[in-house]
Amino acid sequence: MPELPEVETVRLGLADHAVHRRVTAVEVLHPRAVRRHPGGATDLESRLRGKAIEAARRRGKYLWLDTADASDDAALVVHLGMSGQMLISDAGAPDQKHLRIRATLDDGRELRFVDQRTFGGWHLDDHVADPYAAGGDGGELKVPESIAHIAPDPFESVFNRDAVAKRMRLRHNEVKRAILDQSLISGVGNIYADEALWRAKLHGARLTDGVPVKRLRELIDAATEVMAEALAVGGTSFDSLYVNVNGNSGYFERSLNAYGREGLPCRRCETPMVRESFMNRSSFSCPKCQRPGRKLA
DNA sequence: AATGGTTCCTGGACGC
DNA sequence: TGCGTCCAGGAACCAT
Repeated sequence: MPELPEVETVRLGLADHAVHRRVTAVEVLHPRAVRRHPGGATDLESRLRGKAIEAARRRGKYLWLDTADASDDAALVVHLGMSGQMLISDAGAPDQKHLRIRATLDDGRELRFVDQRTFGGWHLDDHVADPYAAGGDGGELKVPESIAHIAPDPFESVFNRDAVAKRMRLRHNEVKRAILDQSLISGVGNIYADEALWRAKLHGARLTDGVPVKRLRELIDAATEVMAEALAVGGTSFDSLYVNVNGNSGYFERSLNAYGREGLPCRRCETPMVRESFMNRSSFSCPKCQRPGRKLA
């Protein structure tokens, strides 16, 4: 499941292999892979064709390529969803089983979007001034209009941990819901949320307005640390030819302390970890280290 | 207005 | 062995 670290690995690969290339042809093989794009697959094919790729950017789990041609300078926005991959393939390489979109580049290679579960997709979008940019006068940074509601992630200079913790404290919902809310802090998905909660010794069902701001700051720091560690591993574990990624950065097998560990001993206190359903998702926690407290949702 | 629930999708794991 | 059922998850969308 691609979360921030995996998406950043993809971005780095795109910076190496797609930036400074020009798109010469686009073929959408599955219409569902073009999401949130007015005009749909046909329009994306025609508008993306001919555009030069100038930069690869990311905010949270969203990725976008700044592009330009004579008519406009749209962003190609990419979300990997559950199972999306961005691959650089040689021309003539066999189509991947779940190949959804093929963009041919001017070096003869192809940028391919492969996505088994079709939760991800591409769309073209105009840029707007980043609403989170410091100063507030529009400023340097621009983001695609459709993701203007996505908050900065912890690795951006505009990210303000203390402000996020305060905003979180003002909410009336569960801590896990808050750390997963991309309009509050972006980049964290279900897996790293459980890891962060375990590190911060917080139960995800605690209500934010019942948790001291200090503990919320610790939670944000824990999420940042977990993702930083995954970034350090993920950035080095892929064949550079592939802009790859599908979650299996090697980090998962070795380093997870909470996610997927139902029945296994807590790595701090040996108590068997438990699994609970939360927000229609699985949550893993230590019943001793992470007390839900009185205020269960 | 803010919060919570529903929905999209496919294939691997699992039970009988 | 084969078939059916459940489950995984991001985030837009809709309901309250």
